[in-house]
Amino acid sequence: MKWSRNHIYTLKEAPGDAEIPSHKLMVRAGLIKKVAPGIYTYGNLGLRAIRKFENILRDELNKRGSVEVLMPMVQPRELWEETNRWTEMGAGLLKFQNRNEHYFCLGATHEEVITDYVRHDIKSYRDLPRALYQIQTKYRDEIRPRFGLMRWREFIMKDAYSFDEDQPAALKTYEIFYEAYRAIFNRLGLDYRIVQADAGNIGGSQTHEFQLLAAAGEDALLVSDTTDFAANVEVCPAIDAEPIVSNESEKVLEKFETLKQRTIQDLAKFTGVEAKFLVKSLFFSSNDGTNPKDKSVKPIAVLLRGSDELNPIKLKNLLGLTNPPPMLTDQEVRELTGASPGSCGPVGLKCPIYMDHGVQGLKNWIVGANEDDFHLKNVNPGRDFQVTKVADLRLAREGDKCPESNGRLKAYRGIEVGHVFYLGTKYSKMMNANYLDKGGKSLPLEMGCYGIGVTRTVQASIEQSHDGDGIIWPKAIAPYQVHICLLDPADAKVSGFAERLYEELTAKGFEPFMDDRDERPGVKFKDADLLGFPLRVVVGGKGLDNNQIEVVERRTKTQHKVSATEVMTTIEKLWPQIK
RNA sequence: CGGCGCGUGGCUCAGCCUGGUAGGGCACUUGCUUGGGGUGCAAGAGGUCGCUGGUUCAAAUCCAGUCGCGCCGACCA
Repeated sequence: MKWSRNHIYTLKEAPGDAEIPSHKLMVRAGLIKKVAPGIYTYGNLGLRAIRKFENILRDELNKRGSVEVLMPMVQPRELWEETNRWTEMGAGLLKFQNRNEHYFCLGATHEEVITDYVRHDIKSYRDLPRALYQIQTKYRDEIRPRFGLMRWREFIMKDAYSFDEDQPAALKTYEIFYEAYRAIFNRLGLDYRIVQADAGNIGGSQTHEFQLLAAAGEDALLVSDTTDFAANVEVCPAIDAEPIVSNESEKVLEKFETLKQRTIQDLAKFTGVEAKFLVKSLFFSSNDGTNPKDKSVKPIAVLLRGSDELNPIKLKNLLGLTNPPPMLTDQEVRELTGASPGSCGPVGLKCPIYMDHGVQGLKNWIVGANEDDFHLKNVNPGRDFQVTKVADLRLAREGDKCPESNGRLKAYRGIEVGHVFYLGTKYSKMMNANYLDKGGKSLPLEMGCYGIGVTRTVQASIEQSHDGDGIIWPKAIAPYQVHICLLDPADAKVSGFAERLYEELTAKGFEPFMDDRDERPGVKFKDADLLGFPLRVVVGGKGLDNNQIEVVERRTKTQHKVSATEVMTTIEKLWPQIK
């Protein structure tokens, strides 16, 4: 490809709304251009990187027995109603009507369509196992698309779905995808972690996320410093590295005035007791809005140590809800407890009380008295109130104990680029996707689903692999491989050499890119750094006259000055070593 | 939906407070110049200052409304 024939317009300045490096670089290098919030046109270079990544996906999936299909983007309401997700997915589904006033939505995910597809065909255990995938544009009507965090409305995703006879077989398929994903991300040569995660409203039980590490990442991860344990903070077990166990004996309950002490920090200062020894009370409605007809507020209280934060996902899972429960409003708290938030506590409450396991070791607590500006001291569960259930409810954090060893957890930020789920029979049961086993018994299909954000992975790659001058493409997805800076395009001798090199590279299977524009050398060097293809060859009059051609590695900026006849062999020698 | 902020040539921004001829830089066109890390000079083309209404002799500027966008939050496979 020659620059003069391509449609590439680099920018010296990044758009005003770009915050993170990958966003700035993608726009500056002309990889993408915004059409509307969260919706982009991919330029030739961006598309080539996407296509290369897609082909890696195809390669790794095809050789493990998955089969590529393509499902529609526009999907009828009826399918989504079978799984209740027409309403459950809420406004995230972009819904509309056609001319006959039939409702449709744009595909945000394809469990419904794929299940519908196979239920008509798979009738027997003889048809199993089966794994189908597609690479396709998804549309999710995100409340707030964030380029900074790579939350697009329209994006390309590879989604795969598996169908098996029973759980052991399904988990075996899960392993195959897990390994395929590992192979895929290894081919990018990037730093990633596989972490335990929450299944979200897609259902299912076993799930892992593939996270590319990057400071701008949206997800907080905790990784063991001794084992390969890693988890999204959403589901990471919270275990104190040094548990607090009080051996005080229970003292007499007392009420005391705490005028205007509303926050835990205030209270810690006022009482001289550290926040980690105080107990705070939070209030939620266990009606998470899943059933729109149920407008009632069913309050619950949650007790945590003052220094800890609630993990809403753990609470959601404990209560068996679809969504994290909403906090009660100040007014609702007052109706429940008789006091404002800040003066509330568990004693005398009529609602269920859930307690984080970190609170267990404390004795003679200080908690709100359910009376404004008063607290109680020497409160003890069992004696002064009843605990409904003790559970791990707090957010894990750096320094907590590793659940699998005596090591500690370390915090990272990650960009979720892949996700594997074991779904079980949730969708097959709801949609009557059954097969007959050997004994002629009708059973629901065991399903798994497996996603990789294609466009997100490309952006995350740049986020992890760039420097002050521009992009450093991982070799596996670089839009082009060898960037020829033709410094004197008007000089027949120089351009002749560049042309021959270009032809020879092409003949040997490389993907060369030639900057043949009538631009000054400085401009070409700056643009070559920005575009970030793995190798650069500088071909100019001076170099040819001295028989010194420069071959530069983009990642390390290492220069190799070689004679004209050695250029090709130098490229061939360097290429395998490049990441 | 709540909080904050921004809408001025293709891009990036100034001007607004204190109303009076619409500007700089990048990019683009032409000429000369330069030619191995974003040359220099000169001459150009390109904008109903988001939109609507109001105040005023006069509005990019002040007021009201409206639309759009961005950030934070809630939400999110």
